[in-house]
Amino acid sequence: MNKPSGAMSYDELRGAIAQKHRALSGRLQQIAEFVLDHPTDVALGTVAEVAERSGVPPSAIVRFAHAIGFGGFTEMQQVFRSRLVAGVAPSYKARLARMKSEEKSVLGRKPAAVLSRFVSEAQSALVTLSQSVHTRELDAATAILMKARDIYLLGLGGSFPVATHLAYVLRKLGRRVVLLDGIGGSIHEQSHAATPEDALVAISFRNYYPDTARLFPELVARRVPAISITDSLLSPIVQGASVVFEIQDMPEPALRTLVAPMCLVQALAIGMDLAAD
Amino acid sequence: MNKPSGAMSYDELRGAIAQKHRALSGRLQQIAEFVLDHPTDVALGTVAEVAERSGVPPSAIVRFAHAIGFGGFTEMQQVFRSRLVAGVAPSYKARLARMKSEEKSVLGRKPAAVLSRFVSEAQSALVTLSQSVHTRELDAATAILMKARDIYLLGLGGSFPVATHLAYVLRKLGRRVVLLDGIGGSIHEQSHAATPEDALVAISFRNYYPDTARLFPELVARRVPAISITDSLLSPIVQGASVVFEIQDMPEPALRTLVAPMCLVQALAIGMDLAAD
DNA sequence: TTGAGGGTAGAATATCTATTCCATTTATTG
DNA sequence: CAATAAATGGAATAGATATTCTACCCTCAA
Repeated sequence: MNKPSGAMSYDELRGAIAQKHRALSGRLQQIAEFVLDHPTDVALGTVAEVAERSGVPPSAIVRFAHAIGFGGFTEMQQVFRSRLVAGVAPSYKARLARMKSEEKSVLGRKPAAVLSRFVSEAQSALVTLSQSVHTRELDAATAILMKARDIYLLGLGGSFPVATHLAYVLRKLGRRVVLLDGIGGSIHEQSHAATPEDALVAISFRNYYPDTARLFPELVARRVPAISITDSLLSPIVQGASVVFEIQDMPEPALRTLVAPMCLVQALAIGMDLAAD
Repeated sequence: MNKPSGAMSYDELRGAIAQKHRALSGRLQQIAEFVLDHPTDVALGTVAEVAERSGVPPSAIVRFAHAIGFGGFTEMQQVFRSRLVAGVAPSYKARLARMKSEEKSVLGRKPAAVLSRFVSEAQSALVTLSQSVHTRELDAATAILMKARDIYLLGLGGSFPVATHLAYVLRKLGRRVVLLDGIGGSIHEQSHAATPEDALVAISFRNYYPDTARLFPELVARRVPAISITDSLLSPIVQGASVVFEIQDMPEPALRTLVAPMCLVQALAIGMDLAAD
């Protein structure tokens, strides 16, 4: 056995199989071909299933795994599964790099390293954003904002910067905006004038700010159309919302850059303005 | 009870879980949250593994699958696996739609095009940031913040979101922060207590907000150490500053995403906290 | 306090899993 | 052709799996 390495990438495995292909015996070659053609089946199936689909007995599958250099089918399957995980997580490389830099705690503590850490975090957040937001939601949100007379903004705690930014842009565009900041007393009173002719944009991430969780249902109950920007479908501002933008993989507050929601709200505002012409 | 068919998409399942979340009991809610946050773990893990990672007994996992409407864990797992398969083999339709929106991004008025425009704008802003900020400035700024008793934040108008975000993070880290927002009257009075033992972080971009331009020189004259974040060495908050971060190529307000300054201030705050240990 | 109902956790279980083993077949070599 | 080695397929097995079952524990109401 040449390389029975424990940690092997899928691409490396493909290379290894291709290289050993000629040296394998008939049955094992047949399995090699099937395996390269149906990697997903290997990743998710059992030995019996793979055996049946490739037309060989189960024991041959195990022998094949041994021939490639693995301890057994299960071990080989891990490599095929890693391919699936990598495919669904675009920030996989970035995360790996980040974990590496975390290990180097000496370098990781220098301000310059911290900055580049946040930059790469933000980069992957943007990639995730553009992949997870769909046209349907954008169109629906734009329509709501266009029809609205006044636009109410609800974003407290860590989300407050996003709300203030959206307020700034909307006001620049000439829209009437009510920023619910709770200054000077009850935040309820600030929102008392909201009607179904208006619209609400709510922004909230874990841990969800209590006042946000309390106020949102009230406004929804008064039939104010609501656009929610949050990190989970279980957040308190999802139930009753007309449109929900779910921004996944928001890290814990200390590492949260707000880059993704900032981009999103600005795109909403500008997109609405362009569509209005 | 609703009846999720055998052929259920992952998105539909997410919706179903979110909908039933409220009606579930404590343990089951806990599982719902874990499952939505770690879909890959559910797709590839065994009942025992999922149970351990989510901190519940295995039987609870099975009860959860039943509660959602599946015959058992295995059945539910199929849906999570379909997500992995879909991720690795994107449908031609989705690819086509994405390429179309990318083509039109220059002229595009559709909300989706606007979003991708802002995302790419933000991406390049981040690249520029990491290239233009140097270690020397970061170290100097970190030293100032560490020594400071109180930290005054000055960012008005379009820069206000950056200031509020920095205020939030610094307060989370236990630092004393004064956010100069001008609420309730003169912004001068809010800053009156600042001394050379404190520090000032000023953020301002074109067009420079008048109050910022007026207040900054006053504080500098009182020997308050100042860190400036701006877009030009000709801006009114450069003269007298101890450290200047120049973020170039900031587009006009309508296209300004604030992504770069948001990342920078957060890296400053966290970098200071890490260096303090 | 007492009683009832749903919720829960952990042990018990029947099923399925990957793997090994060995008799048989197939290929290779002198 | 004979002799030997390699490869194969299927049965046997030990271990892990999802699921079920039951005693216990809360919560709440009378």
